[in-house]
Amino acid sequence: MPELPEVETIARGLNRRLSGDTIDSVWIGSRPQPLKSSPSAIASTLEDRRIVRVHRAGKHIVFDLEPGNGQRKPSRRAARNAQWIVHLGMTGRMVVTDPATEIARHTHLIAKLGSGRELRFIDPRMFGKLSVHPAGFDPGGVEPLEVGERQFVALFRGRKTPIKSALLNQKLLRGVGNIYADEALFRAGIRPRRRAAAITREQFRKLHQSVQEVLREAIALGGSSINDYVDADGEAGFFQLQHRVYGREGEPCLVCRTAIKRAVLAGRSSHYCPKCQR
DNA sequence: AATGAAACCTGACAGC
DNA sequence: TGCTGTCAGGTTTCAT
Repeated sequence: MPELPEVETIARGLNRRLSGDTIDSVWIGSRPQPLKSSPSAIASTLEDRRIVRVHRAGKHIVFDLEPGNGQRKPSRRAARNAQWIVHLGMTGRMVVTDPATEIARHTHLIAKLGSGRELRFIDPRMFGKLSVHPAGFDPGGVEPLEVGERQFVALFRGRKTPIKSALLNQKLLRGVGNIYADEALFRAGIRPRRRAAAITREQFRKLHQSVQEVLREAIALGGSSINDYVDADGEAGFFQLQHRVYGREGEPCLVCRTAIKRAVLAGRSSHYCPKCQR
């Protein structure tokens, strides 16, 4: 479901609402799929912790935790600061809610907060992942909004893989997903199937710029709401109104009126203008 | 080493 | 109404 702009929006919302709050206790559901750490590790790491800050790393939501109030002298396990890592997969959601709110289907974790509220993780398809980690979690790859042009080019130069596959590779660039890869490639005038090795320096310059531009604009609009994506406050995003190719198969290109094409590349729908993109 | 297909899951929707 | 097929914003694993 969410790519970098959506995760950024959600993390900002969670940070605004949760930083300073504490996690008093945790309920974990019986489905093991979303758990990358053991239930006991998750519970012991989260319980009696203070949420210092919530932020984003690639498509991961990162909760920075420190020992909570109850521990004047931190014991072994609580001694160090820790991180709670949440990946939303395709359908994961994090909601902050009143305990009286009915528990939605596919709720896999509920954290009871010191403020009296609850933080719930809901994920129907269970592609999402929860884990706990000592401070210093590193998802690999570089942040698309921080990478400079030189390093950006170096990531891709010489690779035989289609440029879109490379853009989606989280070990290279972290956070770009299907929608924003298509949108960035359109703005740069490059076809998704183009081999990275066949892209000129000038086109890479354009692509670097396009990736950052698309992500920044999307964050400014709160992300793209295609089906039911909403941020931590239940607000939809609006970047879907700015999509130039994604989801527009058969519709006219906004630049040249040619019908937008859809092709499957590496199992993902890829949308492009056959005339504007070469 | 590198690519593509399949698998992991459920829900929504279109068409019959 | 209900069945079947298709698709989904992600990632990992397996076979070629």
